[in-house]
Amino acid sequence: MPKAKFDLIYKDLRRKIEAEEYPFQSLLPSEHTMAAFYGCSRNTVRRAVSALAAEGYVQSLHGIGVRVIFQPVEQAVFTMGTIESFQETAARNRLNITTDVIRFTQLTADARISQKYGFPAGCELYYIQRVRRLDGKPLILDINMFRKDVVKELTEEIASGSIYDYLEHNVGVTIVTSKRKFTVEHITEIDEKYLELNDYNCLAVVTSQTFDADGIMFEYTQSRHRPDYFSFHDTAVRRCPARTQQTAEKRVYHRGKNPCPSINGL
Amino acid sequence: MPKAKFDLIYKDLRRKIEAEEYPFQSLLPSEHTMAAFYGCSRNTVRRAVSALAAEGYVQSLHGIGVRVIFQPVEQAVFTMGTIESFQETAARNRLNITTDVIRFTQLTADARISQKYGFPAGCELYYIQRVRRLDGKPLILDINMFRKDVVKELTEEIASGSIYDYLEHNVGVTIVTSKRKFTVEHITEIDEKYLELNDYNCLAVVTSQTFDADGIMFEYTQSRHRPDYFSFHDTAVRRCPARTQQTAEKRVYHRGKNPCPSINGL
DNA sequence: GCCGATTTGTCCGTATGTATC
DNA sequence: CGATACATACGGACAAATCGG
Repeated sequence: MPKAKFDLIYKDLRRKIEAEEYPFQSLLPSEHTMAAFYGCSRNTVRRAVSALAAEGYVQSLHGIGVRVIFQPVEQAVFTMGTIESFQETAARNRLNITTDVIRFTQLTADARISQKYGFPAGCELYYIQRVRRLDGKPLILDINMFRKDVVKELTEEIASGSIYDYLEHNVGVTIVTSKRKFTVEHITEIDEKYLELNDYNCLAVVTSQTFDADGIMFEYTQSRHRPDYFSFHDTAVRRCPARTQQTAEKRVYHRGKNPCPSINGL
Repeated sequence: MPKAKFDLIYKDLRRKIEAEEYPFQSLLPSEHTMAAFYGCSRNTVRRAVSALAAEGYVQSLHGIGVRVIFQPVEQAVFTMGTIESFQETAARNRLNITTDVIRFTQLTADARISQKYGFPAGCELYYIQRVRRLDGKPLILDINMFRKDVVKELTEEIASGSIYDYLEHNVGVTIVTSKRKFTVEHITEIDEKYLELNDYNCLAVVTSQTFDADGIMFEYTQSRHRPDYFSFHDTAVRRCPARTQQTAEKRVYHRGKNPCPSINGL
């Protein structure tokens, strides 16, 4: 659990921004002011601010200040900006989810599997297929492969709940980094069998490789999402501060009460 | 252009990792060692390392070191980890791209547009539709809306090239933050007319809002991608250091020459 | 199990540079 | 020009985790 000072400041600022205590387009207090307020160094404030910037809450403007660019948005079901399990996502949105395990076997990585999924050859794996339902509706077909030497004992019962939860609390595996690839693919027979696809002939596919605290890739997962319940959000920041020519006329929003030209919702 | 010291170190390390001078699963030299090597403080090295970690090149392990988790991967056309225009992506992949402007008009934001896209009501906008081709094949249908008061004069000729390039070099607009949403949607008549969709009845849709250095949202874009040429990559890092119980037996890979169990390609 | 060396994590104070106004 | 604000960098201190003896 992070109880670091910068994290507390980050969370406090985020809360205030989400509560629109610092509204859209306003400037945060200066780093110096915040350092005094929180009783810390400017470095620590800066760290909190960069975390906010990385997640699209604010934008640092050289010589100006830190502008809030967060706008309350219609809550999508899947945010996916962080590593979050289906269970966690569902809980965060107060949804009623269930899981059907449709296949639970083991296999050994041969040359083809090793090549395709990145596990070492000869590696013992669990192979699991599950259907994730939300209020009964089948939304996701999950295909998981776990390294047996890392996740140890895994049962069908555990797979019917949250495998991640089990791994973190009972096995002591710590999920650290996850690499994901997002594509759109044609449906297969198994998709058609288990998901109610209506007239969609494609679905959203997220494949991910997950690494534990030892840097071992212990999981390969393919999540096949029904298009109508899928959305993925992202914030990108250009790594190239400025060179602000300010050719355009001034569009100024000062610290304090801003005019903030009636930007309706979004 | 960033010529900061941490950025040079970041780029040097990234190059060495991509060249597999620091191979998959090995540890980087310690931060202290690198600080001495690059003639800088440990903080500066740490900044470079965190940038690498954020992009999935390495993983910092408390008390151990910094492990390389980069594996050379089959090059997808669209990486999209950063803000990058179609032109830039194409150039990076040495591809021959062309653009057809199929619509170029202006409009004023009414209540509906304001509500739906987040522009202030009454705002003057350019509305542009373009087909992006790669070696002649139509891959993307772009629908752009730009705030006229920010981008000033825009012509069909400019739109047939890179609008971003024009904005950054001629108007002095600096693109800073971009929020994106990714979904899969049914095709429309216009998609069918301009893209060669074969038997796909869906496509990958990226909608984005782009902010300039003044925190003004000056662009709303919807990019409709042919599924077979689209892929999106992402790296997520869990903000929660460890609690490494190490229940599993030791899986140790030491600094220096590692055994590195034959992880074939990926 | 303990201790000490190594390594990363957090934080501070300060100095200097650069951009805005 | 000076005041303010963010950007970069340094050096140091201490904490926490790991690993070997």
